[in-house]
Amino acid sequence: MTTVRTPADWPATEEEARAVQDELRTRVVLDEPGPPPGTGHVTGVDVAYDDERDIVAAAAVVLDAASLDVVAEATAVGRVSFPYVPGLLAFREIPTVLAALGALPCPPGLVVCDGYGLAHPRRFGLASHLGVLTGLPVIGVAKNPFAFTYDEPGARRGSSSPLLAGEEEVGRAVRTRDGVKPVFVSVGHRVSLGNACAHVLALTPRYRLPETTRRADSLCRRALREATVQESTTRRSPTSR
DNA sequence: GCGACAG
DNA sequence: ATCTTGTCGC
Repeated sequence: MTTVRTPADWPATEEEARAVQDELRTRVVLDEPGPPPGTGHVTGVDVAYDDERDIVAAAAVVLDAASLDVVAEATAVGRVSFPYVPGLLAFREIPTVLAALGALPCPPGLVVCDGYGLAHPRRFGLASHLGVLTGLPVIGVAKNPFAFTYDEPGARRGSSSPLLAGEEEVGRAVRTRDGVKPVFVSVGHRVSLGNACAHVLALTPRYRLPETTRRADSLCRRALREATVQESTTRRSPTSR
C-alpha cells in the first residue's frame, strides 16, 4: 500500500478549484468510441474516508472484462486533500486514486469510477478529471442523479433514458437490474456514451452496481481499516522501533 | 439571497 | 461518504 502527499500546488479554495476545472476541461476528448465492452481490462476505482483521522484510502481493482475475474489490485492512503463540495468532488479523491492506479502492475484499460464525468455543473466531473490527468479512457457511474433530471427508464434491465441538464443529454439513467433503481452513467474521457452504457451492462450480470465498483469499494474500505489499525498500533508501541 | 447537490 | 443489527423476502 503506497502513501501519498497532497501536491504542493493543489487548489486551496473553491475558486481555485473551479479555475482548474475550467482550464482542464478543454483537454477532454469526446470523439473516441473507447475500448469494446467485454475485451481487455476494466478497472474500478473508489475511495473511503475516515474524517475523524483525516485519512482517505483508495483502491484500484483490475478485472478481466470478459470473465470479470480480478486480475490485479492496488491501494493507496493519504490525507484528505479537499473538503466535500458538490461539484468539486474530484479534488478530494484524485491524488490518492492516482497513486492507487500508479501502483498497479498492469495497464488499467478502461477505468470506471464512482460519480460523474460530463454530467457536472461545468461538464468536468471526477471521471473527466481522472481521464485528462491519466490519458486513460474513463467513465463515471453514479448512484444518484445529482441535480439532473431524467424520466424513469423502462422496468427491465437494459432500459435507459437521457440524464438531462435542461435540454442537454449529459449522461444516461441505466437500469442494470429488473425493477431496481437505475445507475447514472456519464462519459469521462475517450469513451462514447453508448459504449459507456454497454460497458456498464456488461459489468452488471448480477447486481445493480458494476463489479468494478463493488470490488473497489470493498477493497478501499479494507485498506482504510488496516491503515487505521497500523497507526494506532504504532502509537501504542513507542519502543517498537 | 437560499437551498439542493456525485462521494 | 458515514453513523449501524437484525431482518424481511426472493
